[in-house]
Amino acid sequence: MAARRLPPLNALRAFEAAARRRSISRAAEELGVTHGAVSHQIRTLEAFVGTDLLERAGNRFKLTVAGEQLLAPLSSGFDLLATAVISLDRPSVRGDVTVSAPPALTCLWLVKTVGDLLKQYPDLRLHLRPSNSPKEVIASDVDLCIRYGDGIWPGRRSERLTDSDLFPVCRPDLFESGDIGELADTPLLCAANSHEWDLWLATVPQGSILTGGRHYLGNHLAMIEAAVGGLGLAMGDNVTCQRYLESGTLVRPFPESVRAPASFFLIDAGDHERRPAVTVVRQWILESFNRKTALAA
Amino acid sequence: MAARRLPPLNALRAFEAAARRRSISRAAEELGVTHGAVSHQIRTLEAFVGTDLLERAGNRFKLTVAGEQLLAPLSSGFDLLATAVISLDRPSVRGDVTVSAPPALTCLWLVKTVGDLLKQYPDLRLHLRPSNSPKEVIASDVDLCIRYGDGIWPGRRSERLTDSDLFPVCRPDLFESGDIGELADTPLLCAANSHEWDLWLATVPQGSILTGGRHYLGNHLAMIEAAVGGLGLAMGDNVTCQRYLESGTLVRPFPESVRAPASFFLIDAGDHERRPAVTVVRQWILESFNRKTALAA
DNA sequence: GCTCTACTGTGAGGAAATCTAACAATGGCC
DNA sequence: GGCCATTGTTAGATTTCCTCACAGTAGAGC
Repeated sequence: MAARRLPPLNALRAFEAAARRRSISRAAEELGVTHGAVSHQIRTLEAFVGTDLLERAGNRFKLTVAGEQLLAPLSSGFDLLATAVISLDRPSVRGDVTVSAPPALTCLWLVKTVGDLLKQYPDLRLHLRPSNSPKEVIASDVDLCIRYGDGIWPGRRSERLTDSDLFPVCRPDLFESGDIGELADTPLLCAANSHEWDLWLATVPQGSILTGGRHYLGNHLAMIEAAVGGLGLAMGDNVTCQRYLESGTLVRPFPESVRAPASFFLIDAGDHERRPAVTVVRQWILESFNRKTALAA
Repeated sequence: MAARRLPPLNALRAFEAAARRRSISRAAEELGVTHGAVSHQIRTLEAFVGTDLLERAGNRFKLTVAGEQLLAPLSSGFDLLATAVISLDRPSVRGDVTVSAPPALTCLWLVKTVGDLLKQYPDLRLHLRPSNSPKEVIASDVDLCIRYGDGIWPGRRSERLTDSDLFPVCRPDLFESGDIGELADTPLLCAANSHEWDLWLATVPQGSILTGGRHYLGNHLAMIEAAVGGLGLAMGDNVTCQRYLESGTLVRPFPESVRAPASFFLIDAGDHERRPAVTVVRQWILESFNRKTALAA
């Protein structure tokens, strides 16, 4: 086969994502960069091919004829590349990995996203422990730990997964009118030993209309599930509520969010060179969060 | 379509080229970078996929099973991308462009490679002027000039196309034995007013066995064609002889080459913003030589 | 009309990926 | 053994890419 003159690949990828999502911003989100980066890349590609690919009209765009021509083959091309790499036979990674994570994160996020991981590594055996116990952070039978905190766990390696943004959530039928007045008497659902509601109410003036009483649930998970059950307004966050918001099971009546003082961290001993299974799971958790779309403003 | 997680594209491209050419060095050549760069990229890719792709054995390599698996789909994928971009409908560029270049370069290289250019821009009308005249460098009816020299043409913009390496060439039937002794009495073909043979003979001791007489041809082109005609040994170079060497019409009895004191340069006035046709041809010539392109200003 | 919000565009400067250069190591070939 | 072509490796230079901060535009709601 003859030498090929390939155009700038990253520019192609940026254009493909933008054209496919019909949005620069959403493409940027998908690629994990800012919209400026995507915009620059598309300009680069246009300069390279010598044609406009987007027909810009103020704050949005359409594809030009040339852009339309490019989209389909580019998508198939990138699909081929992605599939080739994903379906690569890797040396089978087998073994047991124990992950301890807060119950809400375990049940609402972890169990719903391990599917892809196990598809690629069918010989992994995962042990998920829903727990907030500080003892597990240094337990010898726990390989990886996710905890909500300040990132300081002496003697352990820790990596921030994401910032945590707090905002009220409830079942859509409690908020049918789209008017927050409807929520005035709705009970506030609180997790035990948590001051998230107080933080949010102290920061967001619009919250003053919420004059309903409070229910106390055992933990964050129970609080969220109570909201799904329609018991009232829970204080959700961008990680544990992501799925429910995407599926429409929960909604956000207030656009205002508050950056939580703590974050989720992935903690481990940093000494599993001999445990590829652990490394693989750790890597996968880290990557899952890098690609996550920030829901909160 | 769902968000795709794409591996590092440049690493994929490097691997694909190396796997296809079965050589890191040749891949590097194809991509226009050093072999070190390709080696790095492949390492990166291997780290990303978590598997060895090359089975290295000292100074060469074989593909691993995983590497074999990757090659075919990657090649098709990149083909799709390349084809998509190439067959893009561009705004038709039409117009006349006059290119003045040394006769040898015109006849032996230029005319054989404009095909691709005209395929993409069928409305271009090229005027090729085989000439070495210094007057044409500043002639107003010449848009682009290729000249052999030191790069200094006052009042013009010039860009180096490539270094020039000199080496003897001849028809393969003069050198059937593979023994340079066979060439002892073969005439040396010289271009008028050129000291290329003297330079080479002064630098390469092995040349001392060449004791044949000299024929003087009018210019470089005539000298090369005389070699094709079997008249003797010509002093060729990596640009004008490239095609003949690839096709086997000419061979290089001596591996030794000498870097010529001058190079080929592309010279123009740098003021054709209103002449897209000129910009396109200039760009294409530069890219053919694997030169970076400072977007025509 | 105005304001607010959600987009995209752009330039400068910094971060990160990529490349080069120079040298080391390997193995085939004479 | 020496020679040569190849690949690997490292540090440092270079280019590319991205972010940030701000600007401009259009639509929605008032």
